[in-house]
Amino acid sequence: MVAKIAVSAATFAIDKPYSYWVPVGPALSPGMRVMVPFGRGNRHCEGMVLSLEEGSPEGLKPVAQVLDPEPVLDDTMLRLAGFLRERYFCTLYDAVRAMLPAGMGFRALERFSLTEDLSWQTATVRKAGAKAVLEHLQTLGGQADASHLRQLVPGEDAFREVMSYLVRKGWVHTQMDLRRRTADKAEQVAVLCSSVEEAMDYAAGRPKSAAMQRAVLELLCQLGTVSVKELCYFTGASPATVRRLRDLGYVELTEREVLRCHEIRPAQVDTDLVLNEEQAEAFRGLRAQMHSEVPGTALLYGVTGSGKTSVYLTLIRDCLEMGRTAMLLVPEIALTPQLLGILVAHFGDQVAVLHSSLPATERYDQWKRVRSGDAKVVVGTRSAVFAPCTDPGLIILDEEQEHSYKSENSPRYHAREVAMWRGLKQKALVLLGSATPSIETMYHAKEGHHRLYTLRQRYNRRALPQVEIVDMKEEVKDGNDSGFSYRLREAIRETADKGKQTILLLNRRGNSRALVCVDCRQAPECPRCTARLTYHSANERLMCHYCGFSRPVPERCDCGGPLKRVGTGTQKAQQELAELMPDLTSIRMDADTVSAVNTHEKILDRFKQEKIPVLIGTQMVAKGLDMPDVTLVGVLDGDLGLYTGDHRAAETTFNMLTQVVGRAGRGKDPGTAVVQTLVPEHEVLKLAARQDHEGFYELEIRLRQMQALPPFGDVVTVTFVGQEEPRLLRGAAKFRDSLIGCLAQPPYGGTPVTVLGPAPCPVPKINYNHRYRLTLRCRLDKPLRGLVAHLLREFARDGANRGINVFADVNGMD
DNA sequence: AGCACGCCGACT
DNA sequence: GTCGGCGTGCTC
Repeated sequence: MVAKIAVSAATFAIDKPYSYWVPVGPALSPGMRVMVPFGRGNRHCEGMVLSLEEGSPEGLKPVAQVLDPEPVLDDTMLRLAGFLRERYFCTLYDAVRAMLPAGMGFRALERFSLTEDLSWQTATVRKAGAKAVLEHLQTLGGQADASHLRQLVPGEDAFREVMSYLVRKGWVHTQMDLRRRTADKAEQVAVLCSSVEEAMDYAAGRPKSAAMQRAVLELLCQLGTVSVKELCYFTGASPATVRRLRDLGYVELTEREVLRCHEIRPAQVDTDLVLNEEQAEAFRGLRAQMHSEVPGTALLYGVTGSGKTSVYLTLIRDCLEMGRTAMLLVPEIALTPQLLGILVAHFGDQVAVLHSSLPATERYDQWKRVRSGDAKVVVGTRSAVFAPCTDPGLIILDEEQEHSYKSENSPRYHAREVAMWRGLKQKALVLLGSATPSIETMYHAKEGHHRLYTLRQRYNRRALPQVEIVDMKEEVKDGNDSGFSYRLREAIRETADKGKQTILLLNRRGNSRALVCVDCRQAPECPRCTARLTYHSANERLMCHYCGFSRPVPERCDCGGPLKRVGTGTQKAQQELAELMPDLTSIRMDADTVSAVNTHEKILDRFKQEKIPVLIGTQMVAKGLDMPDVTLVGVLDGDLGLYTGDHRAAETTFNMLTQVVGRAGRGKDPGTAVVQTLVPEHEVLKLAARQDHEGFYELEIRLRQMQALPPFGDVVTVTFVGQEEPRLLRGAAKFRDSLIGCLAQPPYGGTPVTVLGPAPCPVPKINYNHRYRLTLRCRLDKPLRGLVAHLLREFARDGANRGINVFADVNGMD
């Protein structure tokens, strides 16, 4: 038998199904993972059996080991891997990895043992460190794990070199052991295992160069038990330093699961669903569609509070009654605790939750429950679109416009596209739900590609809030240089006087604090990246978000000037508010105040329970629980986000504004929103103020059509990453030229494609690696995808591009 | 990406 | 002889 196998060690340039000979013995079928030798060195790597056929073993290497007793992927999922590869320029194994729960992988453990050839004892061993390894091996009884020998030869490369030297010499034998990577998401916890005195003695006796070891030990002496992550965070040490201390016997490392699987409490809800006329009509249409031969895709377009969830629930129930399974995808599990409760109330233990913050073992268990058919309803984030449901009849994407449905690393898939692929192949209805559908989805609905169902009625018929736009340019002219317009101050005051609450939004992503030099106005930058370091008060360090670099807060700037802390926008706004209205208390929610302990939910809960008059925050305040006492929403900088250069900027800003504005007046009292801006004449702001989705759509779709942007075309970025900037640029330019060259010839001649760049990426350097990219605007049809894939392969094969990494992203988010 | 192979200069 | 460094080419 010959097996076609997707191999994990294959890069994109050489990725294809490889043939291996299957020795008689263990039963093997497609969908099982195996270990296979690969490359000149026959290093063992993981593989996925794609198919089996008759054939001669001539010239083929044998499959070394079968890893799964039964297939972990069925035929459909294997075909899906092929689709992902073709569509998103990833390797087959990248696709396989995305489809299996993390923690299901295997880890190769290397063991070394002495051979019978003991000639090294008398011969001169020329390699530095090699003799020490041999002697250590002998004291350990002739064999040891790689981890036990590693400390003898510092540096991973040097260690590899010594070991391969010893193997070449025939003195040492190597053997691979496989271990299941179960608790890989578990947290490592360090415990001091010597006495405090001993440890401090050791630390005191160490040279200055071991300052990190000292810092680690000191912290451990104080706290006794600390997670390795925290230990590194607070001291700036690397995990290697902690491991070194373990090897020296001062510290013991144990594993602890990060999160216990929190039981989902069933919500106290009436499980008898009563739909209103609109909902019932949508349900009838969707149900008919779901039962049809080719269910296709539908859009459930319903304003906030119109009861989309009730429609989902009745549909899921109907789907289960057909004997099929259902999937419900949400943008972020953390934001939907109430939804989980409702689902469990309705479907009990038929519900499985799949998302990345579950501990690996738990995730694997949930995955198995889905695969075995015990769990018939899957709820989860992006990756749950790969849930091993046997016969899905319904795939729901709630808030389908959310960016979190697009993966940022390989495979760079969009859950909506994968859902639609599955829907087509597995005859499942794909239901996109949203109060603010993406322009693409709305277009397809209008064109009749998706069936459209609209829910217009707001629950309890609450009116939409009144929105006022305030021109901040005028305010400045009137001598108001604060971030709060007169109108907004007045509104906050009125709201507080009535005993109601206000939400203030700074339209930014989680921004954090920095240090700025008073003299040169420069902020300390990361030495490895083009990025400012952010200030963390918890450990008094400056840290880089991109590469994890950290350093203690310096006394002075490089220019000698004193450094001043610059608060976050939200912090500044809070201070300003306190000065303007000293009697009002406020609570802040941003990247700085939200943590694992002080969750987003907890802050909102406090705001609600303690009736704090004002909540100030970044985008995260726009989502979450209903706040019946909030009657005022103020947007401090409504125009920010409009000029980012991303083709979705207008859409994102519009959605953000309508969403946050909609948070005012969820209770009995009518709501008001005040949007401050420097560009009051901007059409997008005016439309958002009127909550005019139709109008915004009409405006935006015309722009998209003129520029051939989605849904009329695709934006493909090809990113080049490497250390040497000139070579990188040359490589990128060459890629562009061959692309343009190919496009001029048949079969592409005449296809309208715009190629922009190479230009630096938004973050031009990460971890000493420069980043440039080409941007293609085109209709990425099959031949063009083939061309891009071909050029990517050619690029990687060209020796001139050694050390340069390249990847393509289709309709990515930045 | 690995990894071996081949070639060359240097050191013992 | 042997080792290290580096460029080149292949991966069932």
